[in-house]
Amino acid sequence: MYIVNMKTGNLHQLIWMSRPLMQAAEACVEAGLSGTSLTVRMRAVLEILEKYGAQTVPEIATRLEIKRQYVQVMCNETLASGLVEQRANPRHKRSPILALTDQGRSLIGDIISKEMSLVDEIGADLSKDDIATALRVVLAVTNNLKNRIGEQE
Amino acid sequence: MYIVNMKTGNLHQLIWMSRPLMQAAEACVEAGLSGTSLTVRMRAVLEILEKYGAQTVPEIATRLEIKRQYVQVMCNETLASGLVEQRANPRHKRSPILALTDQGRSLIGDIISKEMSLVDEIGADLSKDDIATALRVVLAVTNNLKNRIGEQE
DNA sequence: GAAAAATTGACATTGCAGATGTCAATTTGA
DNA sequence: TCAAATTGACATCTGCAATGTCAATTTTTC
Repeated sequence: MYIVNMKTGNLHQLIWMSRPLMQAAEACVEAGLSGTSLTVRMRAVLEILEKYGAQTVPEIATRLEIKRQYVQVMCNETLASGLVEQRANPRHKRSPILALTDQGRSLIGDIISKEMSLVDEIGADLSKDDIATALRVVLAVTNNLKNRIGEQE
Repeated sequence: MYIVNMKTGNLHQLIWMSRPLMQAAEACVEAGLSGTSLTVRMRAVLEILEKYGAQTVPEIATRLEIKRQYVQVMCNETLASGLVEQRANPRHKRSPILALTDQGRSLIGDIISKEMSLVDEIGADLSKDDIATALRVVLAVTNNLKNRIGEQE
């Protein structure tokens, strides 16, 4: 049999729960967007701008860890929505800085607040220590797996 | 500010670590497949057949929780590989039962063994109790999120 | 300051995962 | 027996993201 002991079996299950967890989380975010004019990708752009401030498309791409060409498309969508505007970039004339408009700041603020209170509700049944432990384990496992990928190249 | 307290902040981070974790895990599985003739989707089919025994395409689709039409494509690939064969289905003439061939059983066995020892290695640094706690938290959060999705329909 | 190298926006193409719709053949159940 | 469900096959569509390329610009290097 493959499962040598309980510990390994639990860890295996933990790792493969990441997909259902992610899917459920993303579905909830998406559900929270209904009623607004936002798509999930537009929300991602607004979130970055809200969290790290006005910045260029390539900077956003770096933070999202996806290619700038696709982020460009996402950003063009949010620009069209009026939630984000372009400002002159003193460091690069061809690459404007994207900034939240008042409307955009207010919208993303509302959305994130709601998401946060949802997280708060979910945490109600769980102990602070257990959550901290879970986070520590998940971070350790993720780092370990990432290192293995990096190695064999 | 959005993050009301440490507990909610940690839980938020835990939830959004699910994507990097999943990506890293899938990348490792994919890396483990190099050298074999398998693709990730073929591996998924073999794994189900190994774990739950010979069964039809629609049954596999139910277990994978994806649409039978796509599973059909996956299964046709694995059939072409010779790692899986069709057997007459006494319960349904049009829907043959898919079964691992000896070659398929041996291959998926090797792959899963290697994956399991990798999980074992990763667990080496972690305590049994912490892993159990992490799994419990992740399961609880996933269930909670899933219930919320179900509700609002 | 000029030439070479890098960055950026725009656009086209491609791949993958998976959903959705439809059809005809068959199977099942009332 | 006959309507309803199941199945395989095929076509089409969507979303996410990678990759490649171009021209315009910017930055770096000599």
